[in-house]
Amino acid sequence: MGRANGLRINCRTNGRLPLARSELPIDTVALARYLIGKVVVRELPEGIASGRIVETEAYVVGDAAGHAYRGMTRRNRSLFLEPGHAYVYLAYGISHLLNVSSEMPGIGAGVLIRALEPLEGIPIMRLHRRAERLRDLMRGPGRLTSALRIDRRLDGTDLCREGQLWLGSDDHKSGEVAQSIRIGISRDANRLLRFYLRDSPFVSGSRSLNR
DNA sequence: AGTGCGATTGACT
DNA sequence: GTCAATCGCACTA
Repeated sequence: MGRANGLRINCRTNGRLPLARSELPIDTVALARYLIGKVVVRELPEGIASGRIVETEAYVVGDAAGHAYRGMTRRNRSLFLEPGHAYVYLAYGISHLLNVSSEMPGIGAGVLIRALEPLEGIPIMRLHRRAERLRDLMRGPGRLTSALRIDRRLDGTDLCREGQLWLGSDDHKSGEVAQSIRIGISRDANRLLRFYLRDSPFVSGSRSLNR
């Protein structure tokens, strides 16, 4: 900790503070929109790595595409925690996907983090993602967890507290938030539950989808 | 105990 | 544009 302008500053995390749970929207769609521009912070032995959220998807209550649709199971129980907890699962046996739980405790719903704009610790991300173009480093839900080394061990993490993985406040002002249908699902496929920064080069999805 | 299937990615035509 | 990799887990019996 250091001191500047009479305020206590957390040097370790560039003065960024965790989101307060009380400020998180409980509603899943509101949370998906709210999280655009916020920062995912990963604390690793090598140092801090972080990225600004530029794309999310809402998996709402009663959503046939949501993992909580058929009730609580061993895998999806983190979705039923109070807002601001991590739900991490393995997709296609290949990619870990990071979600933020939403809704009141006992209600299963959440927000998928689909893309991040790299901020701090880019060399740390490249340790596992080779000499990839900056633009592609965390463009996609499986890529960002790979870059930040997020896996099932972080399932259930409280993201509103500093630790191995947490959510920090906005890095700077965000641009226009647009919405579209969600990517890669078949059920409830026509709902506009994907949110993204329209002008960000760090979002996934095709040109036509992002227009 | 066996089966089928992804909220994806990277390699390749 | 197409397609296979790969595995934890939910579901059925």
